Amino acid sequence: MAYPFADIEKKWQDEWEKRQTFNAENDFTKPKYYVLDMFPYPSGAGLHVGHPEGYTATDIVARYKRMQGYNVLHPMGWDAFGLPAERYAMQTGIHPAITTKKNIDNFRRQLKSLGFSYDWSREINTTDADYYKFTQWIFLKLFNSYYDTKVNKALPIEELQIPQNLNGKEREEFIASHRLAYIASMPVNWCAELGTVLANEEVEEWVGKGYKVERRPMRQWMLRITAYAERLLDDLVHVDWPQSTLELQKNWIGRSTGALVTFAVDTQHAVSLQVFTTRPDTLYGVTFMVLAPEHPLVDIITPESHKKQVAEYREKTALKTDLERQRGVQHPKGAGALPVGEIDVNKKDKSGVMVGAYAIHPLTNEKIPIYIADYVLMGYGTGAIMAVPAHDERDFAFAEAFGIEIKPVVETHGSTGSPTGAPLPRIEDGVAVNSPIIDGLKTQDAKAKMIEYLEKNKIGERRVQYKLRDWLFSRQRYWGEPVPISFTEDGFMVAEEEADLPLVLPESQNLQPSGGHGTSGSAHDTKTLFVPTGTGESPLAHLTNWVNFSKDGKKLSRETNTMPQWAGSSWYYLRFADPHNKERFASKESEAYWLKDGVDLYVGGAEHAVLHLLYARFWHKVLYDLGYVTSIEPFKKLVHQGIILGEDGSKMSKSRGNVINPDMVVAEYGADTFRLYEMFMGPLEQMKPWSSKSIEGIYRFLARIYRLYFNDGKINSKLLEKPKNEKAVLKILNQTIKKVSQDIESLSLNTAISQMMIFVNETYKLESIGKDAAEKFVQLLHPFAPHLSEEIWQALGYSTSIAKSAWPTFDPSLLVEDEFEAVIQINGKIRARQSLKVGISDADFENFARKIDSIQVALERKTIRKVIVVKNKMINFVV
RNA sequence: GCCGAAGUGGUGAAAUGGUAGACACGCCGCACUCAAAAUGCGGUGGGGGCAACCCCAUGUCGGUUCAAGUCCGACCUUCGGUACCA
Repeated sequence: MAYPFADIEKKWQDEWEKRQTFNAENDFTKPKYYVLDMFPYPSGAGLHVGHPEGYTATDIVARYKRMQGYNVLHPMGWDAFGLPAERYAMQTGIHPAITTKKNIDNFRRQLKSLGFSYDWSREINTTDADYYKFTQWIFLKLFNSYYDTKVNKALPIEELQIPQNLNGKEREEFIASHRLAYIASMPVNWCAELGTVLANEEVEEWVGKGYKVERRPMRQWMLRITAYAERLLDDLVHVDWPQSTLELQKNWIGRSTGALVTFAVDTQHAVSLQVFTTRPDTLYGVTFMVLAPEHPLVDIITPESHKKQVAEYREKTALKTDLERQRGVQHPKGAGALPVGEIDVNKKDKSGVMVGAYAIHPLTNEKIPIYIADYVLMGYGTGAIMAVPAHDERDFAFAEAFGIEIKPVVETHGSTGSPTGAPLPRIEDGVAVNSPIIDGLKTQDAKAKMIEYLEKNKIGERRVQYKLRDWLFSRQRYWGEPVPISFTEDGFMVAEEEADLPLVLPESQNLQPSGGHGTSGSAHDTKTLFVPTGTGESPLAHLTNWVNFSKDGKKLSRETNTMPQWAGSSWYYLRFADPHNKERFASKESEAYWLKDGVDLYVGGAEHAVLHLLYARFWHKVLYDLGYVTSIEPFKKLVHQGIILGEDGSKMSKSRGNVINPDMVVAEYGADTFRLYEMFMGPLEQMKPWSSKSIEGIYRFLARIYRLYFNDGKINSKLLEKPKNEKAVLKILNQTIKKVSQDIESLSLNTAISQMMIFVNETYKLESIGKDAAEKFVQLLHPFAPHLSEEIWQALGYSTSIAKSAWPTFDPSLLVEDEFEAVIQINGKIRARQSLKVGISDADFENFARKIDSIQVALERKTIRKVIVVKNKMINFVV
């Protein structure tokens, strides 16, 4: 008989909702456990099977911890700002708020149908004004703070030391240039069709979908995340995260140590050139200098004779996209572009031109030619390099192409101690040669000595450089948080008063960006509301009544860019601590309680390994510096669930037709089966394919449990009778309690389920296990299959929820066996097995083993050199 | 190229350095049934033997150890990330 999952699940979902079973308590004296899912973007497609994977794992942990007596915070919310809803609005004319609400309702329904024990009273939505009031508040905190490098933390902007001699405008500019939120003209990824700027990491996604993205300098809000580079890197030692994610963050931050070296430039202008190098020990090997084409010094140092070719080269570079630039489409000898996918740094074609000026080598006073080349990026270091072709493959390739001298200054030595004469470029460490100051020193020592020399002679200094760039924080969109800043007519910035927040996103039916400068009604827009103007502003710019206003007799106009989707998700975990607080993002007490040591367990996709997690850590640290949060890191333990593939082993996609819809699975097998199956598929972190056969097996397992406990809809009294073999029951029960508890702690949920299967198989054989064991097993099952376990619990006579019962504990003394199967090995090969009493002495074990016929025979005429006994396990004769 | 993770039956997968393949899917058999489904019970890595048993087997090749899927070295493959970052 099939078990009536549909009735059971509906019944208990209604019950939980009615009783508000899973609301976190406001008792701050209990030990807390905060287990969080990465909240979803509520897309129109609804939940896919990947969502419930992580959500089930956290739900199991949440229910387990509650039963262990923890006050558990397990909330859910919606990351609901974002481009898809806005694009849908542009196509259909339906306001994003309406689409978003509809999608959220659908997501909520789906999540509830899976029986997750969220505290729905704490549900949040990033698009609610009550929520984004505090997103804006945090933005103002960033705007009104600066990073003080002396105390190494953010401080209120009022504490910034401002030079006395600055007048009003200069003073404002000085302050503005120190704020953690600032405006800069940045070359950005501009997509005309979308009418917006994209983050670097978003470019590929949209290019892949057929959109054109170009580089364009535009006025943008930036957040000074680079000020936190060092702490974002160093504090990774405090978190319990997957190794791969730690590495990704480290690489993204990209710390490297080296030196800043100053080269004088040999022109009539008194200018000098600063370069960053990680190899100061190769300073004597410098044979040319390279500036990024955009480097501001180029204008000053280029003599009239070279102006034309420099201008031409700069123009060519500006037209190249980043991708083209990285792939080296041009070659001085006229070779064409390399096909994508065959890029090799060594062979990457190098282009560039001489600027006609020379630098002076700070140690040898030699004249060194200066080039501009697009392989040097303005955005990293100083935008200029000292080129050492003998020991850098890029400089080597450039020198070869341009016929520049190559001067080896590092020698590598083989095991014999003689020079290996390794081919150039020689990247690896070695010993300095042809370098008077440091000759004979190993690379590491040579670097140190050189830096020391540079500092003493004021021609350079030690320097730590990061790859991390500041966070481009503005988007030319409607459906995002308005930036709470206005501008006076003479260009001063005026921040919204905190008391006046939220700055509400105005109603608008006109969502067409004012910036789309491409053709109207492009391939992607079926419904164009008006012809764009091409200014690159957000749709908010059209709402002149909202943009222009007066305050204290001053005419002001609002910022029309909105915040990126990352904004709302960078602090939502804090809001869950106190989601209805109107005065503060969360009360001091609730923050200190729920966020003590951060979120205890955070589960979500590895695709957020860098950006979301880095941005959230950054905001958290700013709030920490300003005294608003008590922990230095937001997420203590992090786990990524693996991707669930389609049945054919490839990624689920509509086009492949291999998408599994959770609603269908729940309808066919029920939520408990769905939950259990997703956990049984394999290790949580691992990528794994869906199998419609295997889910049948899980369904059978639950049906088997149902039949074990129920007989014609009534409790199976035979099961609850006193067992014939009480010892066997206690043993398997205690084993199961131990294994399931340990496995939940380590998130090995697949093996926890295996153990429960073993228990059920055993119980079928035993027929009766007694009421106590029957109850305890259902409790173990509860985090995994909450509906069925509630149903059984009620049938066992309880009127309170099993979720509120106390997690069973095991008695280690009942796990001790009296006998074990002894393994007898000769030279590590198994020759016999025998059942023996636990606790047998090593000597008795050996004597016993020697008497076994096959062993006796095998040991005849052999010298026993050694006998190894592993207590209560095995013996090994070495002959 | 660089960084990271992983390679175990027909399949998903288990294994504190100590009996490789738990648990499940699939398959085979038995019981129930007129029959089937469902259910219950049993078998199932490969090769050999009537049998007790024996040999082989955790990507490849070496090493450490009484003992290696597990530790070390080199290599191969797959997946994820990243890529002119000086």
